[in-house]
Amino acid sequence: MGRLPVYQRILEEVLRAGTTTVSSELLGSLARVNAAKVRKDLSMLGSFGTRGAGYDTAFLIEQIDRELGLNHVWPVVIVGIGNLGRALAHSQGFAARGFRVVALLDTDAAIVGESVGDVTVRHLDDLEAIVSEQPLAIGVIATPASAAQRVADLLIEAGVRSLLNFAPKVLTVGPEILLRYVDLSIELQIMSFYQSRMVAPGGDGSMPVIRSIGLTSTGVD
Amino acid sequence: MGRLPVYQRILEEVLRAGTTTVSSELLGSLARVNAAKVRKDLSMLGSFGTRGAGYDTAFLIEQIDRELGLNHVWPVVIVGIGNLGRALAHSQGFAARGFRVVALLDTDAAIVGESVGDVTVRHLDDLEAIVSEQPLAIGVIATPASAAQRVADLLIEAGVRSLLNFAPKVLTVGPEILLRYVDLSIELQIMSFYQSRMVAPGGDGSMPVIRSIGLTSTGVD
DNA sequence: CGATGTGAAATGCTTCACAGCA
DNA sequence: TGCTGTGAAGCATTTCACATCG
Repeated sequence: MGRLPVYQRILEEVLRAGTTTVSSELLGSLARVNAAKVRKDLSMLGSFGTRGAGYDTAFLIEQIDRELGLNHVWPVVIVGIGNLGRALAHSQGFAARGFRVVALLDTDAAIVGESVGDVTVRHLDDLEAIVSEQPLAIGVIATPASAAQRVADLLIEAGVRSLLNFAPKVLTVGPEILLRYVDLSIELQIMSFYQSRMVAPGGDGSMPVIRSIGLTSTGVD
Repeated sequence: MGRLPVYQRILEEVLRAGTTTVSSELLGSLARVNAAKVRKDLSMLGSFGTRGAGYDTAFLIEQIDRELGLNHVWPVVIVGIGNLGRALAHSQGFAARGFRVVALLDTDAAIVGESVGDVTVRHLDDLEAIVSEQPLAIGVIATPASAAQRVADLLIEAGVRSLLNFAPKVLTVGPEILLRYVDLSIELQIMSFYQSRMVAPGGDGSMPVIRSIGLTSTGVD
């Protein structure tokens, strides 16, 4: 369920603001979804809301963590330490959750050896050696498009099962690999699509309400 | 339809490789979706496939461009010129499509005045002046979480209707604003979710096939 | 009373299967 | 013959509405 991480982010902010109880109404309005949908989503993890009151914020966060598999720690490798790779490496989104960046790789001699955060950039050729010490679960591809496919192949060969691709390149991988794209150009096109829909004459002058939010994922067969 | 930009990216790569005709089968396998789904999607733009042959690659690209509103040129502003903002500004994804980065904003005196690409970074306070010369359609927020809400408010006040938020912060905006999140932490959590699903015992030892791909969007009311 | 949890209805999306055309 | 275009069937998701409980 692609909405759970969104709820979780909201709950954390709500909790930090000192609100220890949330209603499906509030959570829904922050996530821009229907309150009934929130309840249905949450009911799949069990039923620990309190009728008349709502959900206990902290407890709900724990439950979602568990459902998302965030009680594991996932070792992450980032390949391509340009501006984007650096931004990703610095992102506290990694550390804050159960993701540990255990390797940064590049092929540029000017970059290899540099320290980003508390990890030293190593050469892509060291991948095999790195994997032999420590398995890698998730590979983040932040290289130029031209290198992306080769990097993907190398990562898969090294045992990585999940790829997050930031390069503007369509990748070909086996069906057993979990692959997601984060593509700025595609994001902008989606916005463009909705915006042109909004501007387009709909008959009356009323503006449709956009409830798009977040990044949804597709299913598992 | 959130899959159109994905098809379009694939078609461009296919065309560059010299293939002037694609079947729904091929397009589907590259996009990791069912061929029937491809045909249904494309049939919504009209019917210009050739039975027995497939679709003309170049023509299809044009049609999708039109559907996505890419015959317009969308003026884009990026706020927050750190590593991420720079990466976004340099991304050829902008220039290649109908998106023109017309302004880069920051509040750091050490950054304001710097040139990134062929655009000079200006101070966030200049926003009003910039808008008076030229309207802005899409705002990209690449600031730290702490600044994101304020920036969003300022952009909306300046007439921006669509926001693409890279900051790890839940934003509160009016219902008339199109808002999308690109959140690394959320992306990783989604991968984590699917991966733990794959690893989790499903009864037999067989691995489910993951066909997740791309960034889908949600609907318009 | 107020808000959850959940059948049931409504809606939307995906897949099938095949007629129809180049 | 090969592949598109599309009803119709099959699923999944969303929403409604309300019984239920703290």
